[in-house]
Amino acid sequence: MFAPGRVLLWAGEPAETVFRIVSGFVRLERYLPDGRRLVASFPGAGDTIGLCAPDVYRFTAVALTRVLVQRTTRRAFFAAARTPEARADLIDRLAAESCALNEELLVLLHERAEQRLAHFLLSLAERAFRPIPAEPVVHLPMSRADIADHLGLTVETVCRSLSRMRAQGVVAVPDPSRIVIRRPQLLRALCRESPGESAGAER
Amino acid sequence: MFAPGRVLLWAGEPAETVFRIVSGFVRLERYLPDGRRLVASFPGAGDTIGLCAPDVYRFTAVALTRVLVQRTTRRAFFAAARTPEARADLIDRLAAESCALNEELLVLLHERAEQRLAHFLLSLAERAFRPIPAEPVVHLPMSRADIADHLGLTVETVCRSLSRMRAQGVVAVPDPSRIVIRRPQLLRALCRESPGESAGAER
DNA sequence: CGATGCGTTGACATGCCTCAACCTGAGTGG
DNA sequence: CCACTCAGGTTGAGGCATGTCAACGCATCG
Repeated sequence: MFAPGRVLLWAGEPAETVFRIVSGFVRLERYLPDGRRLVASFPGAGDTIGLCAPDVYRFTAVALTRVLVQRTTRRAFFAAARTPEARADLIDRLAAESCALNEELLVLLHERAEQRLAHFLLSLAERAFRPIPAEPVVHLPMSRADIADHLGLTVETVCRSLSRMRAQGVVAVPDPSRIVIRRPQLLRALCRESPGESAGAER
Repeated sequence: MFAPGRVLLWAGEPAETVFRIVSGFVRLERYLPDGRRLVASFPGAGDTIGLCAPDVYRFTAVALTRVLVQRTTRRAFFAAARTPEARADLIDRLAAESCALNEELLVLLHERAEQRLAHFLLSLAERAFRPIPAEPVVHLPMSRADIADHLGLTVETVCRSLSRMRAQGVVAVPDPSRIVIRRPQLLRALCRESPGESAGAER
């Protein structure tokens, strides 16, 4: 059990323990020598952290909310896959996970601010709801700064992009940590938009 | 054996075969619905492609040079890891590989054009030489457009950034497909630079 | 010789970053 | 209860970097 703001594990420490998040949200981050912060991802309930590191943890894990975890030693985690099927399944899951992360980063790299944010909101919504309802209310456990450092933007740009979406009627922001996606289709359209074109009417 | 420009495998095809590159360079790419192209990576000799896809290939693989490959079925590839040690080793290699890719993308996402290019050139140099000599001559098997689509930039920006580096004496460009890194230390410094500051003198 | 593809450079527009100010809500102490 | 502080969020003004559009050089190929 970790309170908001507490550190689950530090980047650079020997990676002996694997954490499985039971409930709550976590922020994976690392600082560059010049002081900039990279936020890798925001794992939540069901996600496993501390895996992708053969020797030491790559990122510091900070609790965003109250977080409940299950701990396993790294060795025990892999030993659990005894049968060939379980092994193949484990490998497949690992591969799929890293694949998804690569996809996400690769797409983000080529997108503009508003598209990055749209992409981010959709991925949050898809994690919380499946399928996505008509007007999903997405809870944002992370600050604007966290989002900015995750998307490679500044806080101001994140705010402005959000405001623009609000002005277009795509989302509503009842309070800073909650976002209502009022037009999921339009949000999806924002993701697909080329850098050149501006938003056309939809629906 | 594939000639330059030939396709080794298509994104979307069932991923039955795993390719190990014996010699040459390959470009992994995919097109977005709007026509933009994402270039995921440029695997070379020793790299394995077609792995990260449980069901279908994620990226089309195009030969940049003459390419020699070894083919294995996906099943045979995983069956090769019989002993627990071999299995752990395989998992570790997969994890390390995807980790490195994530790192790269994550860093690129937060960097400006010139830093991205510096990063890219260094990674190419480190692949070719180990350790890096005083003035390494890096061969670029890919076009400027390939680099641009890999780094999330435009061809013009790649050219301009290169020209600026040339003007600063960091690199020399005897011909478009060859780059001499004349000041590796300065190139490294460029990578570490914060977006705000400009290049100070070094050495 | 012209056609073509790639690389490079220039002029201009625009998106994002920087710096600054202001607002709000939560916490704190009077 | 209010005044105050503080952190986070939002908005505005201005500058810089990058995208866009265009032109040109150069090599290759027919």
